[in-house]
Amino acid sequence: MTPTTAPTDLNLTTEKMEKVAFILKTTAHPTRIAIVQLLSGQESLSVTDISEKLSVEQSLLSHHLTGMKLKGILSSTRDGKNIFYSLKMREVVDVIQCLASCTFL
Amino acid sequence: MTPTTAPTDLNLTTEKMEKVAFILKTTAHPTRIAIVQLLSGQESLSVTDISEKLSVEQSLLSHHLTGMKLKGILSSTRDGKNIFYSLKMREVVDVIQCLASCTFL
DNA sequence: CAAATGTATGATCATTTGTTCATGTATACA
DNA sequence: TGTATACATGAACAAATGATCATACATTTG
Repeated sequence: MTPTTAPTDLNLTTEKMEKVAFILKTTAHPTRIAIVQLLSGQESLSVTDISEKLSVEQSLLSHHLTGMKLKGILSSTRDGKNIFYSLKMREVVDVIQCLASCTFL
Repeated sequence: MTPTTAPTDLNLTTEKMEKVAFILKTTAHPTRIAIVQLLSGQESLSVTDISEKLSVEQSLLSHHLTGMKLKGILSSTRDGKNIFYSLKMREVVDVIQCLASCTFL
């Protein structure tokens, strides 16, 4: 009576599919992937740090960061004038890693 | 002199980030995730099969399928009047699986 | 408290994506 | 050969997303 589904089989409810889509959408942008990559190697970075390392203009970056935080991917804390962002949902690193390791990409 | 990066560290070129973003974007939609889920359990399915199982109208589904095929996620072969789609880039199953297993979703 | 620095926000516009509808094309079958 | 079935395609439009700019807010420092 054990289900004989292959290990890669998926069995998601509609709600879960929507949530997964939501996270994927939030991640699916080169700049945002770059942000995740940066933060995967550092505990946290200020907006200025990220802006400089990625050469992305402050305002645009802020929009990306705010969105990613809203959607639960990042978190932030203020320290003086700076706001430090860090990776909250580390699973997205694995997701990106997984795709990035595809030989055909 | 060995780099002391953690196992989850990412190190992608700009080009690779764009490709990953491209695939993520192509996957990031509830209907498309449902398609992947369906095809993760079946070798292949006709458009009508998928349309009925997902209750998605033919034309809209076709647009999704065509796009996913164009972007390399699906493949298709004709058999008589039917066209059978199957999963070409199976990695997307792992990607979805990974996120779906997040307890907080 | 004024000026400087770091970051967020809101309006606006361009682009992309999602949906629908009408129609086109391919195959099978009477 | 004509009709039905299965699927694709293209136009048109709505909605979501991305980028830019101007400006607002918070904190530190003089």
